[in-house]
Amino acid sequence: MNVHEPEHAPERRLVTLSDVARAAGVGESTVSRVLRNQGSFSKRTQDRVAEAVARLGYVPNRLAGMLAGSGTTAGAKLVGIIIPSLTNIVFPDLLRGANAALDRDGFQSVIGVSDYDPEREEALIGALLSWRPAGLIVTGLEHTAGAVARLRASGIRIVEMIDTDGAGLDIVVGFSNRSVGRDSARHLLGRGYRRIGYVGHDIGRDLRAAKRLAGFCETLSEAGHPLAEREIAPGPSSAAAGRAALERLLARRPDLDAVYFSNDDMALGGYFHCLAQRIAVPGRLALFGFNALDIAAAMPQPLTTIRTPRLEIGAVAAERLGADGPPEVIDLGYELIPGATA
Amino acid sequence: MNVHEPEHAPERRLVTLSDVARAAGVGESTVSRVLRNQGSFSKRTQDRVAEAVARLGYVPNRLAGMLAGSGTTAGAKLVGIIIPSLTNIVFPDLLRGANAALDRDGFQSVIGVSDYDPEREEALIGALLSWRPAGLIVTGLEHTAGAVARLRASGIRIVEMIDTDGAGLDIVVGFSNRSVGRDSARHLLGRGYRRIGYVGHDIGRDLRAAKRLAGFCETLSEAGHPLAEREIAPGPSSAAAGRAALERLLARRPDLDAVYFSNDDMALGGYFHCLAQRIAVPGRLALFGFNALDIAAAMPQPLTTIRTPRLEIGAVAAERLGADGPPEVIDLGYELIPGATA
DNA sequence: AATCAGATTGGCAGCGCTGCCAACGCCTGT
DNA sequence: ACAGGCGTTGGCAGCGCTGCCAATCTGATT
Repeated sequence: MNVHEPEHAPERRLVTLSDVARAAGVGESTVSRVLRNQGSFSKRTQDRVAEAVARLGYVPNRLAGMLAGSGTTAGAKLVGIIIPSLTNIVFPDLLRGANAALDRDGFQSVIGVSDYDPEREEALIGALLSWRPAGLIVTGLEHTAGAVARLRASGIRIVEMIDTDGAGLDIVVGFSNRSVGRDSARHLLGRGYRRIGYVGHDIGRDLRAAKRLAGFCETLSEAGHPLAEREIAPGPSSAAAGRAALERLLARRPDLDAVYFSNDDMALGGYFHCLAQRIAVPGRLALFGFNALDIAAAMPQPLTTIRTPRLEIGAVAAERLGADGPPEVIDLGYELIPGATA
Repeated sequence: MNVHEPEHAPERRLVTLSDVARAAGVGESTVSRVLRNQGSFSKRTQDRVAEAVARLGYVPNRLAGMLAGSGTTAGAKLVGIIIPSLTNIVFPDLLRGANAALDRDGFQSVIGVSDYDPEREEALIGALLSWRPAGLIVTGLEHTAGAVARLRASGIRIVEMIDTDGAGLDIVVGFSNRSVGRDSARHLLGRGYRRIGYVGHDIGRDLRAAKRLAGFCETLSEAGHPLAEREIAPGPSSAAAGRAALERLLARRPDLDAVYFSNDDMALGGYFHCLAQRIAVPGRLALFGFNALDIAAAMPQPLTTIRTPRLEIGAVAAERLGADGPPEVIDLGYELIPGATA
């Protein structure tokens, strides 16, 4: 059976609120009140409206509702979320956390994916603002000047998530990536590693990874054991990229005793390289990741990595969007997972 | 600086189209035409409008636009997408594919996540329909009766993606999961494996995995080597779940010579178990996955698995949403990747 | 100079719903 | 019996934008 309406069909008008009102024998505003369970009405009215809604198969038109309700407090039950990527499981995790909190408060979300492109982010901000959301959740602190101007002009709550290293516009929820890098370096140094390399992915785009690396290098240098070598894979992070990049890195510097990866995906690839080349981990080479993916814990040797509160960041971001109050920075921290690879 | 508007502020009204019209010294409909680049207008008018828009920082109100434009052809440039989960990378991939195609055609998407819960899917369908989208993309062919009724009543294009094993409502884009199961079994049988087990995740919810298993079992039985044993991990698929489940499975049936996993995540966990227990793969135990994740190819021994056209499914689903035409089933097929584990 | 097709433009009625307010009952209290 | 209070209810003006149509302007044609 075809659900699609053929072109020549008599353009069946959809059921509207006023149809329901007529069918139930009550006024439009009464139906509206019953449907939103707001204001007062009798049980009898409620039943009649419910019956009419069910019988006619009425579906409220949220566009009209939001338009009419705009300007008022209860207006927009909608938020926009912009993330840089869907390929990295980190961002779906943030979405899950945010969605859970949003659902609870009866909010809908509209999502945009920027592909790590600041220009595209700016365009998305415009697109999402045109939905007149109650608030916007964006990723990171770095935006184009145009994007910042739009965000400022919107007058709505803005939450920047994941990163706390820098100045935020309004609410900032996340952790310090720089500090993650420093702690990672400290851990490796503490375990006696001295000839340390780095394997990362396209760092010009993933600014958070760049900040981790910066913090990592700082601490290494301060300790007198500066980063020995680095290998940056072009494109997004992946196990395949990590494996290939580690191979190239070791070809140039076979003497390394530890490698810091931009994240667990890359580290897992590195681990696979070690398995394939029979490089003892961590005896011959230590591996350190970032993100504490589920997969990292399932490895024969659990990966040494850093757990980030992804779901929580999403949840807190969503919660704050609804609240009012002054701008603030909420640092949710992170946790170093010792593992067995470093 | 605070972007958030304090409560007591004089409720700055946002710039509207009529503000722009006044500022540019033209009529409202002229501004509307220029902004949508539709109809005809002079270069001079266009410049004046553009200037006014920039000066006032005008952001069109899509709610109003869609409401006004509803009923007409060009009305809704919006589609709804419902996926069961964000944890499994498969679904973000579908989204990416769909988003790419949607962007190209100037569509926006609203996304809902059902958590593999049919009731929740029904609720989401209602929520998304209330946006009056031009079409809806849903996952799988199984829906509650209520959901089917709503979809039918909506009168819009419906695309059901991923699965072609069953009757669709309108457009169906995907591949046969049952057939995937059969081909997987055929491959294992062809390589001489005879004592074959299965490791899966919560199959009551992931209906596609159940179909693959059904096809798999059929072929095994037809060949006279029925499935020897199965182990179902509760909850969603993950490497950790796969690893633990394989361990339990082998505890009961140490004599198995091959295991079919519900997907690559689970298979990767199984592989880790084998590494940790020094079980030779595929000599002592063969492993077979599903989905051809990037990670499967990066393993020391590439995983034997099945590549599914995820991006393409998303893209085709999005494309078809815009086109009219009769209902149809589009089978995009899949490809068996031999790998080195089976 | 009058005419006419085509390009440009503005006015205005909705799209479907919500907020506001006046209008009802109906039940106390005096 | 009447005023007052409260729970209910309906009417109606928008929300900001688009579609439609008539008005105006342009230049070329007869």
